[in-house]
Parts: sequence; structure tokens; C-alpha cells
Amino acid sequence: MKVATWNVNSLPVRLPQVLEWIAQRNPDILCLQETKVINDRFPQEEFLKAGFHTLFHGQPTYNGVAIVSRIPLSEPRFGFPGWDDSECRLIAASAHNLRIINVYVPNGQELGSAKYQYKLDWLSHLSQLLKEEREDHPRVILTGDFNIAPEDRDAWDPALAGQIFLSPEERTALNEMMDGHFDDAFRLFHPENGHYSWWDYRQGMFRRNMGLRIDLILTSQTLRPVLKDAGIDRHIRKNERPSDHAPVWVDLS
DNA sequence: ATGGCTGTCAAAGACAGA
Repeated sequence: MKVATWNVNSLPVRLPQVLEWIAQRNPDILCLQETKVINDRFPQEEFLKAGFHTLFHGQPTYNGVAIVSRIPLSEPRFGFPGWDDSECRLIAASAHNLRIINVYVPNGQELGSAKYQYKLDWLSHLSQLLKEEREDHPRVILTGDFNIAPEDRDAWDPALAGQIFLSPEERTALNEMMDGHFDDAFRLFHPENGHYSWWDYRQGMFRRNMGLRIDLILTSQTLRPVLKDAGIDRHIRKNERPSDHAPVWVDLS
């Protein structure tokens, strides 16, 4: 059983590539970010034809998250309880015995900015929500675009450490969320340097493999015995008119 | 030092992304 995440940077533009990738990789659950499509225009039918249920949370122009799944989805959640975040960045649902939480963490722009503060506040709300979700659900998969490179080995240039996406505050927020509860599934299988999930469109960054690993699949430690494999489908970034992110997946028995 | 690309909305270029 495969669970995957992909920031598609516009689902209307990327839908053909998403359907093609689904046919190749055959995920059971796919979490999408930056769908950039309102709910009325979500391409439900196309996913239904491919055998997937859909759950989506979108707004005009920006953000937007969705879960598409071969397994029926129940107990949906859209956004945070008790906090009216105006941006569509969190969607969750249960599938079999798994609790899937799909996030599009704010970018943060630059250290000290209002957007950076929003990112830290957002992570704080996520941490709080996660405690509740973990109490209710023993097997959680928290996945999505975190806009945080967890460690120095997750960045093409170690000199980026301390800057946005790699700052101590962002990493502390992520570590505190994970500590003792979650594994970074990809790293259990691939500990070495040079693996990224995002490359800037500009300056041939992909060609030069200058990227960041910011798209993560965090699995409850209770799932560790059933984790079989994990990967990043880097080749998808070579597509014509690609997303700037590649799909990331984990395989569980 | 700056901008380098891509997408949206809308019909040029501002805004956002990472």
C-alpha cells in the first residue's frame, strides 16, 4: 500500500501529469498541495474514472489541498479547530486504519517577516492539532509540503543553514512535533546526501541538482515495522511543464 | 546587487512561491 505526496503547483495545469504518474506509480492515497482550484472546479470526475475518491479544500488563486484515495475516506477535517485560518492549507481524513493529515505549510518568505511569523504560528497550531489527532488515531501519516528542510543534508548548500526553510525556529517546531512520535520515512531508507524534492525553476537548478528536501512523509513510529520502502520520483521533474516539486511516496505492507 | 522561472487573474503586470 502506497501513500504519496505531491505539490503540483496548479492541479488544472498538472492534471494530465498527475493521472499519468498515478498510472505508473499506482499509489493508494495521494496528498496534493497547491491545487490552486476552487472546490466547484475540482476535477472529481477524472479521478473517479481512475478509481479514486476525492476530498478537497480549495480557494481561488493560491494554496489548496486535496486527498485522492482508492480507499474510501471518512472523518474529514478541513483546517484547524478553533482557528479560522483564511488559507486552505490542511485537510485530513481516515482511510482504513490510517489517519492521513495533508499539510501545505506556509512559505515564510524571509526571517523576521510577517509571513515568517504566520508560518511559526501555523506550525504551532499544527502541533496542537497533532496531539489531538494522535490521541484519537494510533496510526497517523502526516505528510505534505512542509517548506522546511529538516537537516543540513536536506539542502544542496550547507551554507543555507540558518536561512528560511532551514532556520533553527522552523527546525525546532518540526522536531518537537516529531520527537518520539514520527519517523521521516524517506530517511529510514535513504540516509545519504543529494536527495531533494524541490528545485527552483530558475537558473537550471534541477539540472545542477541544487534543491531542497521539503516534501515529507512523517509516519507514526507504530508503523515502522510495516514500512517497506520510500522514494522521490525525481524523474517527474524532467517532464515538459513540470511542477517545481517531485512526488514523494512510501510503501507499507 | 539583481534577477533568474512559473502560475493566477485577467488581459499588463502585481503577487506569491521557495
